[in-house]
Amino acid sequence: MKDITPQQNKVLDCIKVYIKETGFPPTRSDICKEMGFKSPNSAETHLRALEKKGFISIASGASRGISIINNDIKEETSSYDSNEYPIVGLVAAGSPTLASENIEKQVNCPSNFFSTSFDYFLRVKGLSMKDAGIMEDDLIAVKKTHDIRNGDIVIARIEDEVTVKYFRKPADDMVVLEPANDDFNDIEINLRNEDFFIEGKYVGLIREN
Amino acid sequence: MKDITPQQNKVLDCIKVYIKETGFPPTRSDICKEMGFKSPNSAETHLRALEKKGFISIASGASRGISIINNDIKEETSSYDSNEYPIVGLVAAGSPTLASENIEKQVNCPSNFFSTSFDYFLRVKGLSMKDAGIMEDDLIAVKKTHDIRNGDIVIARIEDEVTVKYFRKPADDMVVLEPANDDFNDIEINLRNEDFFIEGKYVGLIREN
DNA sequence: TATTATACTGTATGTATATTCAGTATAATA
DNA sequence: TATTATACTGAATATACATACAGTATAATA
Repeated sequence: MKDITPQQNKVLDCIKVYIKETGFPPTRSDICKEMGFKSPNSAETHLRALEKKGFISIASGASRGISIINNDIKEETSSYDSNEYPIVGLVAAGSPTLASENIEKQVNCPSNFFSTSFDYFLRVKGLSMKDAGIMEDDLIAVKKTHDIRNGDIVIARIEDEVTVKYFRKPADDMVVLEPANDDFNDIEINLRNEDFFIEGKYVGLIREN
Repeated sequence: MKDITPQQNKVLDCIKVYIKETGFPPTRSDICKEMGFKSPNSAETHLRALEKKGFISIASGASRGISIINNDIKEETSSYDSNEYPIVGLVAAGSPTLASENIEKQVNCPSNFFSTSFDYFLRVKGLSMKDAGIMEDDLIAVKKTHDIRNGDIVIARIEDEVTVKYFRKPADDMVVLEPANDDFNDIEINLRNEDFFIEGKYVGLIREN
């Protein structure tokens, strides 16, 4: 994409405005009216320059055959961003990786849906966080982070097991994972002996009924 | 907006596709090629019908002067629909109406986010549905409907009080609303005496942490 | 029953439009 | 210094296109 001149930019803008206002591209003559040119060839040469530089394409022989080539990454549609997020199954053994074999499906969700940004959804298995309102098959929004405080709900991996629990760190070499269900016991992890890894932090929840 | 016929709808679609693919609207002849017509007048009459019914506008004298009139609330941008949904506060007294004074804010959410469509979000007060995983300040997606079955979670209004509960109808003139929390009691409603109204049905839940 | 809407074919035509050719002039490259 | 890109006017022309007119046929209304 070569550099556009100020005048060519004006012409390009005037084409965009014309399309926005009428729903279809202008003729050479229309451009002349908008730009104040007196010859259709003025528009023609500008169009050919814009085509050469890759800003528009011109369909040969067709009237109004101008189309704007969009090189913006995302469209300016409304004023909000949306994204595809993967739903990862909480496989009993192994990390909830984003490898395709673990991805249940992709869901579309505004990226500012929760006040905290997040990276993926995790499908919950079991009822160990029941009293925190996290039920079987719920989707929890997970933010990949290691910035965890006592009382946060974390997605943690102990050896090969992935689990969702309250996080508490009573000592430097110890972590306690607490369920929100009296039927389950606390899990105490000795960081010296055990393979412990924090996958991320719980920032939101979605349930479908 | 009058009813569109299937054939007119095909023509409208073919115009939309043409614009999407080329960046500019089709001529009558282009439509004929796409639709298999042998006379440009076939396209012309369809266009005039679509114009009359308000689906397109036609600029007189201009070539390719067709523009699609967008009467959708939401834009078709990528292949998914999104929408603004209001969050309604569960005001202790009174119906969760969509009157602006009750609307906490609007959130953007894909309209196919939950498998069932819905109309608004309701901010939950209290813990009466705790064992169903519905916690204080959760947002529940509510579909306005009266198609309720035993066991559904409903948003109901009794006199001036709005509540979220399991629905059961043991007799024609009686409804029982059951909480999901042992600390609360069932609510029995005699439909003969009491003012009872079903605002809608719980179809999904969102929680932010 | 007459009328209107839908759904076409087929022909014709004025004009809207792209596009080429011939110039003029200035500024930027090579 | 010659060449190329930019930035225009002005005229000419083949054709792309909208649009009207003349029909045919079927289904839905009034």
